[in-house]
Amino acid sequence: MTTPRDRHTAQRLASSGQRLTAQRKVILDALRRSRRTVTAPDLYEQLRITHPMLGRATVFRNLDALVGAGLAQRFERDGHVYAYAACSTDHHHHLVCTRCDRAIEIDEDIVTPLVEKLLRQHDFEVQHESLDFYGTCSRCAAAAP
Amino acid sequence: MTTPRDRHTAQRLASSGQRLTAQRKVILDALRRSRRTVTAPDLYEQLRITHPMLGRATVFRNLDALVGAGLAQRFERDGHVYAYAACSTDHHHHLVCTRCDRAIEIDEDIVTPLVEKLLRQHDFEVQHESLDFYGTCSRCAAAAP
DNA sequence: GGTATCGGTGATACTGAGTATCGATAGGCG
DNA sequence: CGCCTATCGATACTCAGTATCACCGATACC
Repeated sequence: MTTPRDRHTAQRLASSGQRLTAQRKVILDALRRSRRTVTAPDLYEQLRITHPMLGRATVFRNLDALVGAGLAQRFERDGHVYAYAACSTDHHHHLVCTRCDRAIEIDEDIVTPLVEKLLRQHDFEVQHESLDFYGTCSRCAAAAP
Repeated sequence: MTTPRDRHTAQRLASSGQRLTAQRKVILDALRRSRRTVTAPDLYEQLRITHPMLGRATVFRNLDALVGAGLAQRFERDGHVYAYAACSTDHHHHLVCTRCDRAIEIDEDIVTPLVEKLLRQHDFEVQHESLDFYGTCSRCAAAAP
């Protein structure tokens, strides 16, 4: 079963010289189902239940591959650990709740002018930005202020 | 010898319940002297030459402490490693060159309105932001386009 | 001045995230 | 279909970062 979404995903990967393998699809689907950021080891432990043949290194490798293709985003967690979340093709910046790990996409239009201004000001050629905000989401703030 | 700068540093640390120890000063001075981002192991190797008694854990601990006090900033390096740079008290965002590791401070005024807008839009209480740009600085671009 | 307090330190051993390697496998193009 | 090459799973490995603990030294309080 190949959905239009799969085709789009495959194109994204192909544009950075990568293939859409079964494993990659499993990992990306899991990321998309979770609205929260997930660490690589957590994701591996979670997926090995339903996919016992999935290798540990494969999870690590593919999270990086997905980030490279712009299909996922990497975040920091306390304790010098990375966490990942899927992201739509045109939203790459997030608000991340440090209590519930929820990731909320930011309207990209807010960011674009800022980037352009910086480019002009410093003559700097941006390859990628880390532009994320860590804090407490409204839901968690309401639950325990 | 206690300079005004030291007193300011001490105050910053005190405001997060920390002291300005000799080791902390050594580490912060080394960070300030380098215009580039440095990894913790690199800094340890560099400092142990002039300060053989400095412990490895102390370097790791203090880099985190300095970040906590807003005196340094943490960045990503390729290969899932963290690097650090000193920053002035009111500039916490940078352009980081991935070729020479130089860190260039961004005018904070560009960022502030963006943060305020996001706060209003999403009712999100920001604790800290990662707002850095990785790419090629004008100097490196000129050297090898 | 003495001493209780508490953050900080150095040394060491340890943890665990991430990687290198390699033979086997499977996308996807011609 | 068949080739080329990216990717896979398994394993062993690296090394950034941490936990621990006895000891130190600044600050505070009597």
